[in-house]
Amino acid sequence: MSEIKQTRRSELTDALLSITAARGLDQVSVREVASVAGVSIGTVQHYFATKDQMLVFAFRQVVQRTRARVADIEAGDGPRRALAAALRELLPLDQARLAECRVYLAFAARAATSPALAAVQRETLSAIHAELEQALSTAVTARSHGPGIDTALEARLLLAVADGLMLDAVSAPGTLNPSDLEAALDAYLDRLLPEDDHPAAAAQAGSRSL
Amino acid sequence: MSEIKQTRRSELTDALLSITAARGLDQVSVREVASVAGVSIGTVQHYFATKDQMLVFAFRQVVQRTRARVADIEAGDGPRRALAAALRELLPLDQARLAECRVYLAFAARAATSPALAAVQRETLSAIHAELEQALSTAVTARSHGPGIDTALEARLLLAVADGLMLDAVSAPGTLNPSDLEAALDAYLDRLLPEDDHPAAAAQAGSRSL
Amino acid sequence: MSEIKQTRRSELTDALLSITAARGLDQVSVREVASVAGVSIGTVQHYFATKDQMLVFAFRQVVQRTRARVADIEAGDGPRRALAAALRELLPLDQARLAECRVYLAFAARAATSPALAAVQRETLSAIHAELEQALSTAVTARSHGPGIDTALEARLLLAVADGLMLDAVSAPGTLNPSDLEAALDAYLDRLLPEDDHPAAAAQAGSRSL
Amino acid sequence: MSEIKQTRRSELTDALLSITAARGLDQVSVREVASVAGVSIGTVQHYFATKDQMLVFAFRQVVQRTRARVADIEAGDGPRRALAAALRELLPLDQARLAECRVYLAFAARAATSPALAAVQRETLSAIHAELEQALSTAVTARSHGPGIDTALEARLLLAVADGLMLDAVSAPGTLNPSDLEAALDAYLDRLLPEDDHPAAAAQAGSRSL
DNA sequence: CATGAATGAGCATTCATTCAT
DNA sequence: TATGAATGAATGCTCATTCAT
Repeated sequence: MSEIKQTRRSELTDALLSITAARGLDQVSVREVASVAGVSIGTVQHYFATKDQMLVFAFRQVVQRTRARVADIEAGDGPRRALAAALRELLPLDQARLAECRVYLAFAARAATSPALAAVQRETLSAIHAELEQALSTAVTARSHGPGIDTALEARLLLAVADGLMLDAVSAPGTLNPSDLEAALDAYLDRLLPEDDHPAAAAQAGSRSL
Repeated sequence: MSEIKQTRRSELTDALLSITAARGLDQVSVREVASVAGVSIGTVQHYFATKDQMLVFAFRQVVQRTRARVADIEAGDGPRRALAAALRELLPLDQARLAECRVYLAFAARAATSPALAAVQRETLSAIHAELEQALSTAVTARSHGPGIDTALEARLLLAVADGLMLDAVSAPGTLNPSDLEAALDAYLDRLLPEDDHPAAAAQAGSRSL
Repeated sequence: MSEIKQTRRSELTDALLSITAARGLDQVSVREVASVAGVSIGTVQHYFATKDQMLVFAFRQVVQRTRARVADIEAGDGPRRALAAALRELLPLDQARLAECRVYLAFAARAATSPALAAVQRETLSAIHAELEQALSTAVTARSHGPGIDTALEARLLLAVADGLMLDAVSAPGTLNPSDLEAALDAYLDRLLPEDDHPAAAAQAGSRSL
Repeated sequence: MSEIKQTRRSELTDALLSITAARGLDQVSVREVASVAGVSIGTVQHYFATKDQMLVFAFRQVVQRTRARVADIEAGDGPRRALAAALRELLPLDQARLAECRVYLAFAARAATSPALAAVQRETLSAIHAELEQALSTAVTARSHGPGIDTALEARLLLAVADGLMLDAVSAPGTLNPSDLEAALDAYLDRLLPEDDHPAAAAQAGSRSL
């Protein structure tokens, strides 16, 4: 596949994602993608044989973009902060991430009845789960006190908290603002991984098993 | 509005929900609802002037059914168990609840770009949040030891955990089975509200602030 | 047929005519007539078995109203003035007559492809033609000078002038105002039936055969 | 716009006009136009984005065809005969012109409640009025005797006579045959512009001011 | 006399897709 | 590589009409 072909595909995907973020996945049509991208319908179908292929490609792309940002997070401030930073990338804390979350939610919901999208979603969740588990493992061993945790289960809960906060915030716009989301996420992490340099958290954390 | 009219509406809504659970909200058309319900297109539109009205009605109905089951939970076994039972109603732990969750997720995702559905979703989340907050408050005071918790924030997290587990389970079918979900939920609740008669949990809970 | 039935029919017809005047005959539906008249659809169909019957009844009614106004014209000022007054009732010289003309034109146009309405239109034109012929005959013999005219042909032309001015004014709104229409009608009548007390017309008329 | 596209559009327009002439504008649907033209529904909508656009295009086309025939009239026989020939093109004197008149009347009536069609009708009437005024001016100066006439007003009346005869003939089929229409038109023109080589008319015309 | 449930055909329009160029 | 012609199924919705009450 040539580079130019990949470029064109990305342009088309951008159009698709902007429609999805603004008006929902239902409003995505080949016509509309072509119109927003400024090309003909035929051109869209030259790069994506079917609409389904285009959707799958776009889903992968949006997930990949988010994960690329997560991968860029510096671990310098410690595992606890790195984990928090990573999870914040999954929440609609600003306009850009809100758009991304709207797109992600739309695709995830459709995955419930689309085998092709479900496959992508399985890959995605599995990869994120593995990364969270690894991060948790690092964070716990860094502390080296108390009993170990069930990292698989805790990774699952961590992902659920992030996804759940995202779902509630995106599906009921106006009810959860960014600071609510950050506060909830921080409270959860504080309980799970008390930060030593966080006075209040440290005081509570002293008596905990984690 | 006559009773018979409400009955017919419920029948149509049942058809709509079964289509949504099986094939997704995208596959819901007036025609298809009519066909599944065994009536003519005209009849559907006699009861719901527009498709949007029908969707809003159906969304309310599915939410109401779930909440009715939650309301029926007996508080006899204590607040901790009642809370767990309530949250289990929100998870896809069997075929019936899986269908319901698929429907709920489809509507919640569409609420992101549908003002009418968003209004229902706001009402729903707000009501559930209030009930969780009340349940938490009851559970915490029942124990009467340790400092209080931020019930609003904890209710938000509790709902996020349930919604997030549901989202991950429904959007990536096959990756989370019912026992995984129950285990995750129990682990979360054990940490939040250690159950005195749960040996392992009690042991851990002894050293916690909650 | 009871009187109350006739009353109800007239109310429904009024609703139909107001819709036709405002939005055109295409926008007339049983639903809309019922809605404007403030009754149920079933009620409309109780008084008019089919939509076609309702249309025919309404067409007769609008024609009859116009002709009733024509019949009320006093002949006291002489045949020339009576004729002018009669023809003015056929032109859209004010809002009320404009509405009537819009309705009449809509029905007349539909008569081209509706046998039932065509029958009404034939009756109507035939009756008006006969009245115009009679009026012309009276006017001409009142003058008792010069050769006779072909009253049938002149009545046909007179009706054509009125109908044509109406058609042009109604179909191209804004191009012909009431004074344009009156001026055209007067000019035509002046040439056909010079009025003795109209100085300019009388001067011209002196050399004419009519 | 390519030539082939214009050709296709004309074919579709022909279908639309034949339906209108035969069964009325109400019976024109995209489906029916496609069926009569022998193409798919999608093809019709490929050439006309909306039904309204198709109607406006068709209205312009039917008017243009009539005016093209008028423009082809040879002025060799003198202005009086040219004017008569032009006006005869506006009357339903044979099957072809009857069809055209039925279409024209349908569109003109709909123009009363359709801004888009009203705009076309205003253009049309304005153009025809200007041509009639020019023709009258030529005819009158050719005679060079008697006082001038109000050409604007006379053009308006001339158009009204033609349109009125057309309306009466088309809306009440069977009441006015071609010879009636020609007789009425000739009588009107004879009075307005007596023809020198028309013995009877000349005799009458001798005492007239025009 | 009046209502409204129920029907099924019909509407304009949008759509994904195929194909020739 | 890109276009646009052509298709025909599907959409939400409006409609006139029938019928039971």
